[in-house]
Amino acid sequence: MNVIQKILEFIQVEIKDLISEGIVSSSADLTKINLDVTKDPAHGDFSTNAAMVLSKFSDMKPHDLGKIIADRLKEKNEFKTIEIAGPGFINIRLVRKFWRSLIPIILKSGIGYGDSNIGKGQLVNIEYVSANPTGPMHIGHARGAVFGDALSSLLEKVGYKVTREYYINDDGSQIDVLARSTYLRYREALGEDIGEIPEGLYPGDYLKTLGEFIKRKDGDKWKNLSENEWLGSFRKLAIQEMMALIREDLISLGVVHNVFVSEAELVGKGANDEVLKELKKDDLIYTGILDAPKGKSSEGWEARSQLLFRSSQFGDDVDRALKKVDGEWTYFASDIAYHRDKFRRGFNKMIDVWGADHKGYVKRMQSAVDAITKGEGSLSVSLCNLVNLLEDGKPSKMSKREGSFVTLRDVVKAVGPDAVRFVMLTRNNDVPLDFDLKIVLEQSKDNPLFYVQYAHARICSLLRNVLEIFPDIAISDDDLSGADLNLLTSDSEIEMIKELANWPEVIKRSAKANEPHRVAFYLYELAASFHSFWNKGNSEEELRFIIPSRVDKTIVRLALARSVAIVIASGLGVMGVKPVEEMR
RNA sequence: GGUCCUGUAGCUCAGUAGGAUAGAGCACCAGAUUCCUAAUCUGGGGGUCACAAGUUCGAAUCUUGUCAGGAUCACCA
Repeated sequence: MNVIQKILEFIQVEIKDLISEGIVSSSADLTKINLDVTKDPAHGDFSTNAAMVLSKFSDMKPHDLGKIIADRLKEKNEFKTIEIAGPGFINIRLVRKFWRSLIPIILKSGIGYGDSNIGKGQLVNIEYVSANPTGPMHIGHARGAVFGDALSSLLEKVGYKVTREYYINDDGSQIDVLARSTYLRYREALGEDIGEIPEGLYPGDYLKTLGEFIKRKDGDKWKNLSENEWLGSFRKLAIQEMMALIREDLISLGVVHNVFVSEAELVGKGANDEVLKELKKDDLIYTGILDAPKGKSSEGWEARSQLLFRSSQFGDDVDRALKKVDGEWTYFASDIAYHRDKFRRGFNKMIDVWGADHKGYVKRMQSAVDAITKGEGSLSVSLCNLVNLLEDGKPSKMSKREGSFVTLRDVVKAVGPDAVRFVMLTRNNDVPLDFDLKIVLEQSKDNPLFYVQYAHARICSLLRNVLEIFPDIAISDDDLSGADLNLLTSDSEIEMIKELANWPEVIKRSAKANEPHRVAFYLYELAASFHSFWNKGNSEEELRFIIPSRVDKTIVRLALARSVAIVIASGLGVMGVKPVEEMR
C-alpha cells in the first residue's frame, strides 16, 4: 500500500467534483498538485497545494477554495484533522489507527514492502561495467558495477523486467595491444630478457601469469613466428583470460550479469554492415569531411574524407564518423549495431552506465538510437564519475596504464564487498566520490554502512534477547502482525511508522530518477531515527522495546522493530548489501 | 571556442515533477551508561543556497546572464 497514493486519490476525487460543479475551470492544470510529507509536525502529516494551484482556475481565493476541499475531505474517517494554513496549504493529519495499520502490512509483505508496478513489466536493458578486457577491474570500474547493479534492482522493485548486460569490447585495436603485451610476457616466460615494457603496452603483472600459462601449454611453439602468425591466437586467449579475471572480480562484488555480448561476434555476424545498409536506405549516411573542431585542440588537425552518420539531424552537434581512414569500423559504428541488436531483442528502454569521461559520447549515441529505432527506442545514459581512493585522507593513485594500480580485488579483500557497495552508493553517480579505506572499516557512525547495519543488528538482538524474558511467546513476523496495535500510542512510535510509510515513495522516486543513492540516504536516516528511539529507552523505561512487566507491549514494540528491520533489509537488498544479525 | 557537470554551515555532502522557519554527518562546546550492544543518544552555536536579473501567491530547485572550479571535444575505446 502506498499511503501517499491513496490520499492523493481522495483529493483527486474532490477536485473532479469541483470541476464538474463548475467551481474550478476544466482547463485547470492538475499536474502541479502534489501531496507532500510535511517536515514540520505542526503542519500535520501531509499537506497539499491543491487550493493554491486551483484558485488560479476559479474565482475563489486559495483559502476559501481550500475550505471547501477540506470540508469535503472531512467526511472520510481516515482523517483526524484538516486545516488550512499559510498561503492556502491544506494540512492533513491522519488518525493514528491509519498509521498503525501499516505495521501488519509491512510484516506480511516482508522485503517486498515498497515494491510497485510503475514499470508495468516493461523490458529494460541495463548495460553496465563493460570494462575493456585488458586487465582486472579497478576501483573505478567497481562504481559502475555497483551502480548498475543497484539500479537494476531498483527498477525491478518498481515493476520493470530488467536484463543486466555486459558488452565486451573485444574487437578494437586495444586488443592487439593486449595480445602483443601478452606475447612479450610469453617470451619472458621462455627465459628471454625483455627489459622494460615499452611505452604503449600493458605493463601489468597479471599478464606474466598468462605468459607462463602459454609456455606450459604450447612450449616455444610461437617463439620464432611472425606477428601475424601468433596475433590471432594470442588475442583470443588473452580476451578469454581477461574476461575470466573480470568475471571473478564481479563475482567477488556479487555482481551478476544475465547477458554478455561480444563486439567481435556482432561484427563477425555482419551487424555493422546491416546497420550501414539500413541507415543508407534512410539517407542518413554520406561521405564527407568534418570541419576542424573550434578552439584550442585543433592543432594537428587534417582534413579527412570519411563515412559519416547524420547524427546532427537527431540533436547531436556534428555528424560522426563510422569508419576510420584505414577503412576499419569506428567504435561508434559497432556501438550503433550493438544498440540496434538490443532493440531487436525487444528492449525499447535501454540504459547505459558509462564512465563520466564518455560524457561527450552521449548525444551521438542517443541520436543513433533515435535513428535506428525510428524514435521507438529510448536510451538514457547514467555517468559514473571518478573514485578517489584514499587511505586515511591520503590519495592512492590508480591508473590502468601503470604497472601498479589498485585493483578492485585488493580493495574487496581489504574491506569486503558490502562496504564497497554501500560506499559507492553514498554519492550521486554524477559527481566524484572519495573512498577512504580507513573510514570504511571504522565501527562508528562515520561509517554509514556500519550505522545502518548496527540498527538492523540491534533489532535482531532484540528478538534473541526477548526469549530469555518471555520464553513462550511467538515472534515470527506472522505472529507479530497480530499484535495489539492500539498499544502504539507515543508520538515517537507514530513518527517511526511514518518514516516506514515513506519507503515506497523513496523507491519510486529513486527509480524514476535512476538514482539508487537516494536509498542509501533514506536508510541512514531511518537508522538514525531508530537509534534515537532506542536510546529513549535509557531515560524512559516505558519506551523500551522489551518491557518485562508487559508482554503485550513488548510484542507490539517488537512488531514495530521488525518492521524497521524489514525496511532496512529491503533497502540493503536494492544496494546488494547483506543485512547482518550481529556486529562482530 | 562548443557541449556538459559542479558551486548549499569551517570540512564532507543530502535536498529538482517549485512549497511554509534550507537539512545531516564530521569538527567544536555542554550533557546522558544500575538500561535490550553508549559501536549509541540528547542539546548548542554555525548560512547572502557563488552572484544578478526574470517567471509567480512562493525559487536552493525553473529561465537568462555573469563569475569560479572541473570534465570532454576529428580517425582511440
